[in-house]
Amino acid sequence: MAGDTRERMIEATVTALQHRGVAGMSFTDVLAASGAARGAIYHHFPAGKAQLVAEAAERNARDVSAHLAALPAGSPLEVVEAFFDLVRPVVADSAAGSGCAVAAVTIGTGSADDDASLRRIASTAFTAWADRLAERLSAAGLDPDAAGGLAATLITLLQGAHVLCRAAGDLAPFEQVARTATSLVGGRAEEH
Amino acid sequence: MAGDTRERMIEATVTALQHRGVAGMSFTDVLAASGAARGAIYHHFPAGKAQLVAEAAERNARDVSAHLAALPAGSPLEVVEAFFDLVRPVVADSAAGSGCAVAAVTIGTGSADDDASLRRIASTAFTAWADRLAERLSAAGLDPDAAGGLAATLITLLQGAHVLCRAAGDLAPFEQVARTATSLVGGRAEEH
DNA sequence: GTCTATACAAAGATAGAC
DNA sequence: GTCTATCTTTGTATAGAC
Repeated sequence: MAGDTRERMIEATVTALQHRGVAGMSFTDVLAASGAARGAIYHHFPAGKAQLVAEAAERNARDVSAHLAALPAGSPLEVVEAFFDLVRPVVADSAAGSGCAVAAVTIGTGSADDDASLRRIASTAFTAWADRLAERLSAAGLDPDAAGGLAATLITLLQGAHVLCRAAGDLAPFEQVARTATSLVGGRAEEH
Repeated sequence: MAGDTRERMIEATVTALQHRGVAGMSFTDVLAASGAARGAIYHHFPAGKAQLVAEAAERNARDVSAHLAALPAGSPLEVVEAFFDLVRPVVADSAAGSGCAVAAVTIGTGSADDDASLRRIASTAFTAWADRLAERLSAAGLDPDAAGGLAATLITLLQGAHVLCRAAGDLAPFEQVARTATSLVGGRAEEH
């Protein structure tokens, strides 16, 4: 289990980012959660916190992307419903105090260089997620523009739901939005 | 200009929250921006950072609420379009590095007590904003359930757009979502 | 009520033994 | 490659003069 230390540190960093954000996360947390020693940080991540956070964000972005790739085929409405079902557990974590690690690195450390790099990672991730969704919606028969717009809207709703549900402490905001969104895509705004 | 120091400190804290979040914000920033002295913090805010941040979040929440109250009357579609026009400049600030101060306090400091208090403030604010919007949509003829669902969805989209636009560094994600949302509310999902 | 000075804790970053 | 120990900086919090 030689090379596992690095992996464990990245995983611990993802968790720390989700709970406390970049500025609120400390090496102490990561070290305690990963069981690594203090000096291990600069051994595995010579550029320090910026590098560790960047790799953690990229890791989390890829994991989410993989989940989105598992969305089943079907009609546009079915894809939308499957999307909400897929992300519900993640938003539930947000309601319990965990959040989106990629959104977290959007705030950054205060260093201009590091922040620009982190925002770029986050932006790339969001685009990749939306692209995955757009593929499914295109396959479901939507024209490319509509698929892209709807996919971007769903990702935006997901990020907003993280924020609202974390504040509320429960899934209620997410459920209300999911109902409204599926209803709108289904073509009836007033129905319940 | 005796009592103005407190006000300036709160304003400076709102700005600091928007740029760095709770954990990333320091008294040094607030002091420099407000021109206050170090001891002034615990003179005006005996409970320290938690109290200062809480008051800043409440202040920002009320300001936004006041802006939402200025939304003009009209059809549901017109209200939605007016909403996007109203928040566009705010999201543009997000794209430039500033964000939503209320969303920022959602992450918190790490202290369990303070975090619960801050999340409660944020949740109350989001609900208040959605209620304002829902009033306008009800006045526009939507039934209460549909108005509430659409209002919550628009606030969620707003928060998501803050995150996506901050990452992207421009307004493109917001504009795409605004187009899709107005199109969906207008009843045509595929049109451009 | 406002300011200066400082105590105390925690953060990130390094050096060097093993 | 892994660990211990420590340096430096920065942040919150407080005491007390004016």
